[in-house]
Amino acid sequence: MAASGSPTWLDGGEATAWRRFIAVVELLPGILDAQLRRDAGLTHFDYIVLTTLSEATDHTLRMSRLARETNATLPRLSHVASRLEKRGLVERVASDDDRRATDITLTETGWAKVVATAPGHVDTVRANVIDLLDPEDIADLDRLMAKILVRLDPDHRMAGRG
Amino acid sequence: MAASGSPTWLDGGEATAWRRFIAVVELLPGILDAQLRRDAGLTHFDYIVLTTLSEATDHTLRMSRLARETNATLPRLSHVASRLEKRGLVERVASDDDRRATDITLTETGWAKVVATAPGHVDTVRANVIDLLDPEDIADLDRLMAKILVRLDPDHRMAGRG
DNA sequence: GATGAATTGTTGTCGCGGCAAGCGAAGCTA
DNA sequence: TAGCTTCGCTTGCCGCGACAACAATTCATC
Repeated sequence: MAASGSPTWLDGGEATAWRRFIAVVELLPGILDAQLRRDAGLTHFDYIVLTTLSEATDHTLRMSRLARETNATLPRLSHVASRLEKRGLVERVASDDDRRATDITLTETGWAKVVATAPGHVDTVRANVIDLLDPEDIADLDRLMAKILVRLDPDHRMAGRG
Repeated sequence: MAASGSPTWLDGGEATAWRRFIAVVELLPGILDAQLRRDAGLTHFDYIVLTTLSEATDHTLRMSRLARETNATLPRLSHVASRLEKRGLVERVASDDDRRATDITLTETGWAKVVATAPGHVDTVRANVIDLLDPEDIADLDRLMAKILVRLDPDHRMAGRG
């Protein structure tokens, strides 16, 4: 490291932008977690898992695929799945075609949970981010995050649809 | 909630931008933590604490003030300070003018740690964010994050300098 | 097909952060 | 100065996530 063509420190404009960016990155997860935990007893990651399943065909995905799409390690997803399964929100069954694999499915209860939880979450997202930005800002945000994801997520694991 | 003037869900452009934004918000902290932990045995938050102290006069701040500037709760900062103190990177002394208060100071060792750690961290920041964006992008990023921080950090606690 | 390597998940341990409770100091009221 | 409240910080407990070790299956190569 420390041998790139770029200067070793950030200039004024870069430093300010970085500080603000980091502040948002540190603060936002807490906001999302707090609302979901308070209103639904879910982590933000729990919510992402449930909604990702809700968008899959048959409300089912292979564990490894779900891990990739939610940007989680397999151990993390396994732990989360255990908790959600205990609460009856998902079910896991060994796959037929590959007996190493496990398919995880959203239960009816889990689907109802998603439906009940989504509006409040969306309100939080709007109140803290989306509604603070005008359409041009949204386009800029999309463009910037896409550029950064080229590095952070080179395989487009989180591409999903859209 | 659920009674704002905005629609209850996100339209296509908003949804895509939000997904990408959330992906970055989830992935970036791990990148920063991993590099700092590997190369310096520090959390990103540890690093923020140390650098914030390094920019303060006399390398000293009151705990409550440091907590505000680093966006931490007091318990969190207290835990972190204990660990850093055990490693000899900071010192805590009871304040004179208010004997409830504690002043935390960067030691010589701590200062050396910051100096040794900063270049690698900056390289990581550049490689994963800054150098992927052109000057206009940086300006856009700054503008967008400032807008969001109006909500997330209304008191401008993290304003610092700049 | 037999053996070694790679893939898929689970489990165990540990560290960090949130929250609530606690403690001492300072301020406030009379 | 007595008593109550507020402030500043610390501590303890618990949950989540990372990492490593492990078990089970499948694939690859010969």
